[in-house]
Amino acid sequence: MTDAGRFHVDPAISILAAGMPSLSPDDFQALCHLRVVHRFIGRGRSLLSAGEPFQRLRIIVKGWAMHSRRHHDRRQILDLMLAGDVIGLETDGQHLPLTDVEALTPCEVGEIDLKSLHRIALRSPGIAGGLTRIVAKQLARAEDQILRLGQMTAYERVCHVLLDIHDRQRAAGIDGKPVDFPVTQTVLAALLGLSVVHVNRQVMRLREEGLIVLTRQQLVLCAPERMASIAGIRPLDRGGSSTLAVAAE
Amino acid sequence: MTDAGRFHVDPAISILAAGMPSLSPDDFQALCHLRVVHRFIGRGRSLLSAGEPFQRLRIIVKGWAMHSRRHHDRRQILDLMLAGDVIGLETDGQHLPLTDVEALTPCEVGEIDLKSLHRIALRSPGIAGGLTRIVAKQLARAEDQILRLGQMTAYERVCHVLLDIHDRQRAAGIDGKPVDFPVTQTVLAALLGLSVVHVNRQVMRLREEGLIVLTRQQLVLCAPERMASIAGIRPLDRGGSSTLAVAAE
DNA sequence: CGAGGATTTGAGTTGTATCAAGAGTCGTGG
DNA sequence: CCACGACTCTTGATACAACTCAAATCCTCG
Repeated sequence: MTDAGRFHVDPAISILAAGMPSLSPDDFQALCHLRVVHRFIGRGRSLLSAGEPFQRLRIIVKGWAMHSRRHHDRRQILDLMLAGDVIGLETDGQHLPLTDVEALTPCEVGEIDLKSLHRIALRSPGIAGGLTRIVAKQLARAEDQILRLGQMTAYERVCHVLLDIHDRQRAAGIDGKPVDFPVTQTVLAALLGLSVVHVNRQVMRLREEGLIVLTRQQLVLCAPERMASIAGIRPLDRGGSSTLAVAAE
Repeated sequence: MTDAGRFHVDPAISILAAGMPSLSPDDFQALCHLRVVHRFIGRGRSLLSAGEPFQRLRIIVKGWAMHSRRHHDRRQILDLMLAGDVIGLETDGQHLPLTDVEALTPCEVGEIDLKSLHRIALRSPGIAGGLTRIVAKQLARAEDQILRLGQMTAYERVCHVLLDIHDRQRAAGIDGKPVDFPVTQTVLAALLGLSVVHVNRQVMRLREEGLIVLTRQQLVLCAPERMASIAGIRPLDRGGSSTLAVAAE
């Protein structure tokens, strides 16, 4: 960890650095020289709009946002974004963004000029590698989401996403403690590809079973291990017997 | 384009370079010095197994594979992989892969030592940036898949994925010409999160409507623009009126 | 205190899965 | 060369998961 600076380091920078595994002190210094513009975004306001050109990477310093993509009048939330998450690396700088990012709560965002970032990445290999790592983590999360949407029932999806939200706030997780949850069921529905009504029924069911306590702003998991086993995909055989399994030796 | 080499360049390398936008001649030279091991993988054999350590990036030079993830006895195909696709960048080299890659047809694979690749990336910023771009493209494809699974009906999913498979082989696409299609309906089902039976019904419907000609090994799109409009998400209002739309000015 | 959203519940409908079974296809070995 | 086994593809019947519509609270914020 190179980011324990005794100097004043912009929080957006230290968040960015935290996602990069092997920064040399020089790399870290280079990062610190980047100019960070801080913006405060109200609930419901846009941090990034599909189709609009943008020059700056955005780092969420505080607050929650949702990353979504729309097609006609429907929208699919790709992922929730919490403090520490980064948006803006997925394009090559030429293309316009395909996705929207909207604040779920008031947000503080640090913005860094992409050109400058790429310029210093040219000289700091650790930074270039770090950027790859950040995108790779986003890819891993996207794959989780694919698994949720493709293979899990509504009940399982809700369990899985609640666990995820819980774990992201409590990396060293202790059970039974509340975590922030500024997520309406409408948002959950758009995230999980379900109707609001059906999400509500699953939430109700989880409550009746005593697995969660969910208020407007807080979430408590009463039995995370039970929920984990629910989220662990159910026993079924949609995939069938041994499709294409040509007896690997 | 730096990869029009007059020297002998390993096809795996030129494929890799093609995915990197701004390679300097030096960067390209550095890439060419990498040692590439070519392997030939039979249909149904594994190119990469979840949980097994691996040291080498894999580049599909020829053939089709599927990239999937399993949980218990279910499997979700994350994406199909065609010639030019790359696997192995998503981990930091420390972690084990979470995903499987299996050959759908006999494949030729070029393998490059990840450590060596990362070593030269440290000195060739264009390469480091290129790696980010490759992962970013994978992320964009994953987001497409999320949209398919989260928002589209079975009929739309099949349309969308057939269009996708078609376009990937015919980037400068002409209609009415057949493209390779070594994909069973069982595989389609695992990709689209549907049952085989239901996939079959959608394929039958597309045939009856004269939109596709689909044989065991080939696909013809008879009216790609009609299919595109089908795949463009259906008119519905699952998302609701203006959730969280705090009248953006 | 009014309004717009969020949550909750009910009733009915539709999409998709499961089960089952027959026909077509392919590769392999006798 | 044919027969066998193992996948595929196809179709029908039925069951269940999830959606739609509708309406009644309940919040929350202006």
